[in-house]
Amino acid sequence: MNGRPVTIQDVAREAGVSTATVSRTLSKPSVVAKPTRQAVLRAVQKTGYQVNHLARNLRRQRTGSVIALAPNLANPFFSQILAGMSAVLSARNYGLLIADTQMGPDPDERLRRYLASGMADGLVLFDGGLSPAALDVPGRPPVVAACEWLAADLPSIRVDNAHGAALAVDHLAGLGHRRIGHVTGPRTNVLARARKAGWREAMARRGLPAPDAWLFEGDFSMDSGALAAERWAAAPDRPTALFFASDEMAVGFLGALRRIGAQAPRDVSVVGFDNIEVCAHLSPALTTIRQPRTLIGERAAFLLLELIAGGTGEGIEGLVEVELVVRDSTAPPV
Amino acid sequence: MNGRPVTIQDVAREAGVSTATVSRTLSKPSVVAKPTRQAVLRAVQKTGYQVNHLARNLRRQRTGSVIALAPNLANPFFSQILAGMSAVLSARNYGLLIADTQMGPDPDERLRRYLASGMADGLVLFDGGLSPAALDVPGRPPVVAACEWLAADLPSIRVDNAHGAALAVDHLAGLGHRRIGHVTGPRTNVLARARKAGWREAMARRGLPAPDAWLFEGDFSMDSGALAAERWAAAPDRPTALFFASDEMAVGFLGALRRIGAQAPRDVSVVGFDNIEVCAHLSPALTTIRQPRTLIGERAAFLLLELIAGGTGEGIEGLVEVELVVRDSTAPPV
DNA sequence: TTCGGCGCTGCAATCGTTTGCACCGGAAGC
DNA sequence: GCTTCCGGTGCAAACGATTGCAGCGCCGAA
Repeated sequence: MNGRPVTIQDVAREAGVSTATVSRTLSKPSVVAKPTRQAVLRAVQKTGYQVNHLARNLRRQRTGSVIALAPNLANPFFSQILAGMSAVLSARNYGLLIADTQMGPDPDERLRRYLASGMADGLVLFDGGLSPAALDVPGRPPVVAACEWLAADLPSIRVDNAHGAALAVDHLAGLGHRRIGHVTGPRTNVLARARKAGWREAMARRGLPAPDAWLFEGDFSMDSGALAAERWAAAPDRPTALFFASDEMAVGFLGALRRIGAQAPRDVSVVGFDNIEVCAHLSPALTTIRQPRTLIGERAAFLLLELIAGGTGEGIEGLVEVELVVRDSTAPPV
Repeated sequence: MNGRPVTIQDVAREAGVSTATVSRTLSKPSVVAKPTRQAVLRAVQKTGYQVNHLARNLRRQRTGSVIALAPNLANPFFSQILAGMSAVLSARNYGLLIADTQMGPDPDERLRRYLASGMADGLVLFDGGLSPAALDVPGRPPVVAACEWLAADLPSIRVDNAHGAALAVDHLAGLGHRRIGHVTGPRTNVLARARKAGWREAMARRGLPAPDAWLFEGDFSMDSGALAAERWAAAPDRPTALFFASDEMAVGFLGALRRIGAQAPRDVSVVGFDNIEVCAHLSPALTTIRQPRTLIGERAAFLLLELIAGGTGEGIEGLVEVELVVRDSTAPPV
């Protein structure tokens, strides 16, 4: 009825007890006597009391929320990860704040500001392009890196990129390909680097050459994949198969390929990375390395909560497995 | 050096003034004398003081963040909208909390809880499937509906769905199609309904029949689009063109189409809705109705901030325009 | 009867800011 | 010289919860 929000005082008055008792009834019901507890609960019902999170958190010296810092929120790749995080966090009454690193002029500075601001109890970092120096903030909250990260000592949820690359190369080699190229992600990105290194390694392990001429530079985007198609078509000694550092690039590649009259897997076999939803619906459907994105989000959330609670995070497996999903974009070379 | 975070008291002591003066220096610099101001700023620098948002917000009786409530965070459609919101909000020092309506058992109840919890100063609602009754919370914060919404009196950012449908139909009819079908979104979704109604209306305006036989039910997902392909192929008297309530369904349709040996636009013209990124990279590239998603996010954020500030939101245009993007998936019927 | 212990409850300090109000000194007006 | 402002500052009360500590009543044991 009243415009003023109902406080713990109102409940206390209604129930005829002190605010302390109300507070305890709500947080540690076991310590308050049953009749009192019931009276308080009735008063809570009657008044429609909702705790004021700000006041509670101020007192408890925590914020009750965590930040997810992604390089580009518009990138659909993250939405599923965020969904996984959100599920875990909201079940534990934590809020999920999201922010974009790449908006202002200085991403590193933004990260530093978020860490220092005390706006959250912890932070999950998805941007593999930031400088580790930005983490050097005096009383900073726990940070989980949800991507391979230069600073190895940071608790992290990592995808086994090298293994993914090996799966791709082995699959293609198993089909009989010997000239397997790679389309890279952005040069500064740690994930992109790991996948490239994985490709190199897997090729070497198989005794296959991996010359720079079979390397096409991309930036994870569809457009860069389309560009790679033109460059691939124009190459003198072109690979019969390509491993892409991201599905999006592979998608762009496939589209551009068709437009120039070529076709996968007839003219070139294609393996992506991520298993984004569209893969299965393309034609040819895209063979790819599946990254369990929901799981990544969940793990990252668990790990962060563990760290916030003062744990070491030892109990949580940091490496998530990837797997090969074979579809129609790969076939033996003609 | 010290583990304890530095408070406004520390700054005051360092600068030799009262906390009140420090606070004023930081929020309303004009009211404090220049020398004092400088001394305070120097102390802030020296101590590395950061305001405690919790304390500030508790005192100011606001939370400094807003919630975006989406039906399914894993849906990439929202990520770009969120990016738009995030840009506007973070520029104004507001935080963006995100939450999923469809996770627990009772979505309406979740909405009600968020509204009552006082966790945010406002809320943007993206879920067209919730019940308006869930908004009936005593002292609830401002809510902006970022989708057409049953309760017409809610401030909202709307896309002109009917107009979008008309653009699609007119484009197809202009190419010479007379049998134009529609693949719908989920039956309970307001957006889906509006698009369907728009299709009906546009067909009627052109004097074209729009029998239920040309209507294929979907749920916005790629899978449902693929399913529509089978049903379309099996239909006795099938449309020569299809207007889809979402791009994702159109993508699924195109993939499945190829798999059954048919092809767009030769066998059927296809128009999607949304203009998701992949459209341009498919082959055939997908003709679609563009929804300016970043703009939607920005508008929603502006409107909400306006409402939070006590304004009426009159100044902000609630209807965002859509436009036809012609690509290769549409052509005259054979 | 006294006393220790225990289960429950209340008092009051505390979290870190903001802000209404009072105060103070100096300049200006009479 | 006495009031009247007025710019600038500090005091202290909020904001709404949590929680250490103390007190109270009651029960059982000595």
